[in-house]
Amino acid sequence: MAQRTRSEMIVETRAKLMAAGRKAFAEVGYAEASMDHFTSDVGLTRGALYHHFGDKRGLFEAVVTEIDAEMTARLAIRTASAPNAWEAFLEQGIGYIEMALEPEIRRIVLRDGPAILGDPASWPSANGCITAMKQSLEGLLESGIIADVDPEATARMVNGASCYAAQWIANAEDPLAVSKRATAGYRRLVEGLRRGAPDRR
Amino acid sequence: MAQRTRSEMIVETRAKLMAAGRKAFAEVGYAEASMDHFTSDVGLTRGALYHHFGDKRGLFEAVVTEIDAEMTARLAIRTASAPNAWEAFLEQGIGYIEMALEPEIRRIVLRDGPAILGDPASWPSANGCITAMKQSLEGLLESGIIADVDPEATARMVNGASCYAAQWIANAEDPLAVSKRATAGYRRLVEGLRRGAPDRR
DNA sequence: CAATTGGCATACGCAGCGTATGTGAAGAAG
DNA sequence: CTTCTTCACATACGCTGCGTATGCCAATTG
Repeated sequence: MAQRTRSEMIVETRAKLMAAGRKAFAEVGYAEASMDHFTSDVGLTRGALYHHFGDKRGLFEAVVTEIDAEMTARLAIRTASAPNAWEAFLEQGIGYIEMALEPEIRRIVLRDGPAILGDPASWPSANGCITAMKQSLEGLLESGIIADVDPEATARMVNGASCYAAQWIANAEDPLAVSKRATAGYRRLVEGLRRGAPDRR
Repeated sequence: MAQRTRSEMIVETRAKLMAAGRKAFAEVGYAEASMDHFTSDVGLTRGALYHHFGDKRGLFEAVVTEIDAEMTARLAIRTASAPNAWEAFLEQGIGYIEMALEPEIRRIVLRDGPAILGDPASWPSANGCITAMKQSLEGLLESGIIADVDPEATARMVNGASCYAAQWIANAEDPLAVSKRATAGYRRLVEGLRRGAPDRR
């Protein structure tokens, strides 16, 4: 019943290690996650981990890359159904805020990630979300919906705003209420970028 | 010549420990900073550290609080000389970006801080910069310079934007050039909050 | 001049990481 | 089928670094 070929076994152990690490990193954080513990949870030892990922950080990096790819994919789906480019751009930011509410993403990608791997924008996974947002902005520029905007600078800052908004929501006593304030505030902030934005007299 | 009274000795050792920890945290990061090493650098042992700060995290927290207070004070001075409330608000954000370029601040406050202590806005030091920015926004609201803005939500998001902008600058090949793009982008982003902002057709 | 407090050092145990080495099974070669 | 080789993974060891328990001595107090 079990896999037969060697290569299948290998991808299976890699997957097991990733899953175990991902779970441990999400639940207790990078520093508190003991390699001995979470590898034995899936019937392996640190030997396997060192063989496949080099060290703890290597596994962490792989996990972050995986999650990042999932986030990018989810955002792509979400924005695809937006009525127009501007709404898609809004959805991108709000979607990011909402995803950042998931404990796993907050802990691994937003909290420990930058401390362990450094600046998110220079991760090996290139942080798909920032890239996607930059592309959105470039599209909006070309079609004249926004003007005088530096796409990369704005993408990074808007991304930062989303992360901090998410942190705020996640630590709030009433996450739902705060979430509404955050998304409203986000819309208001970003609306200012748009040409012919609703004038506030 | 040395201090005589006991209480003077105590504040001196506290200061020594803070300075040594601050230096180590800034240079090699929290995780890599060995308590044995940096305490012996100032002629003390971990015994003193545990006595005064409880544990490594306790010292780190004290260091973060200290730096945060310095940052808040620096920003206060900077904004005080602004011609008007709006420019003061702009200065606040740009000043934050610039401070975030200093390696010590980036490493301790922006990078390791959130990972070790959690959400910056809920730190014991209450993150003076966010609070100050929130107050600025409240002032702008009252004087009618901005409208329809949630001060807390906006303060947090703008703060996040500043941090990410700073990260971008710090990791760039040409920090000076990127710094200009970042501050310009920041102005552009925040300008959208202002009532009667320059219309972009 | 005792007595006591407490600031700080010393000593010990333990957990967790990294490396060096071992092992057994899958695939290749004849 | 047999033998050899490879390599995925386990085992074993040493080291570093944290936390705690304990000890010591100078400064304070009466």
